[in-house]
Amino acid sequence: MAAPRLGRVQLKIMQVLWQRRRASAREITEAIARTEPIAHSTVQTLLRKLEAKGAIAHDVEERTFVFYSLVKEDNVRRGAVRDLMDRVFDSSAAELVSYLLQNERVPREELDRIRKLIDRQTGKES
Amino acid sequence: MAAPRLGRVQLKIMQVLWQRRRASAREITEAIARTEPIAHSTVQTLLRKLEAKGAIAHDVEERTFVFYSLVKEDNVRRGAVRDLMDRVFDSSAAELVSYLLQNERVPREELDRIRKLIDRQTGKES
DNA sequence: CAAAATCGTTTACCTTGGTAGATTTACCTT
DNA sequence: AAGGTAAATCTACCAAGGTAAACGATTTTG
Repeated sequence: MAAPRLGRVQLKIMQVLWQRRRASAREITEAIARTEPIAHSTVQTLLRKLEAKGAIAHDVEERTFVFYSLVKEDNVRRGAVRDLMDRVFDSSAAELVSYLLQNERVPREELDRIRKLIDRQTGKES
Repeated sequence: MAAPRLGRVQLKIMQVLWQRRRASAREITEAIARTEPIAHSTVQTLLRKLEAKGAIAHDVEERTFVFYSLVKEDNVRRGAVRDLMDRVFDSSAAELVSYLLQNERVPREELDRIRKLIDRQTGKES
């Protein structure tokens, strides 16, 4: 499944689905409600829209719908990142990385991990 | 000026303004039209909307409007990046950087530059 | 059994971004 | 003065995301 564009709350729903693999509308509402107020019917509406565009599907169990994702988290991430790069970083991943390192706080240990990643990619083993 | 949320074409307009500092609606239309078809009145509508939310302003010169940006490119970038991080990377800049290095092609020379950035930040001078 | 809770569906509204034609206004040219 | 031109404004849509109440069916519960 190619990555559809998802809104803020739609993404929250997907995250619940990615974490638990399967969940009823009620469970999703409760999960989201832990961090922000939301009406159950809003979640249901969004679930319908997500299903309409093929991002999720559902089975029926004990006459309630159990939803699951049809798209992989990584694909959605890729789409979102590409979108950002195209929009504001001239399609350059390097520029975005530079920006992040210079403007967003990245803990030191993470920096070490990142350096190892670079070393591996540039062939400087160990 | 805090960073307002901007759409795809609105961003294009802002980019023209950031590059040239000042531009008439006509100039903006022409700049954008070089890469994608767009009606002049669409640009004008968007300019009005951008002005309404305080992203730009205009002077009148020879009875045509000359627009200029009120927000800094960096602030808009920050907003967009934060947005992405919050939405799909659990608010972690480190995760986003890792993702980029592992999934998006970054040229080798850029990697070298990035490593220097990290070295500087972790105190390993030179 | 009647009332309450639960589910999914229907309907409706608002906002933002994008698209663009139609209209008005004012100037410049012939 | 008439006509063309260009600029700005007005008006109108559409789509997507979000918000949520109202409704109908059904099941659980007091």
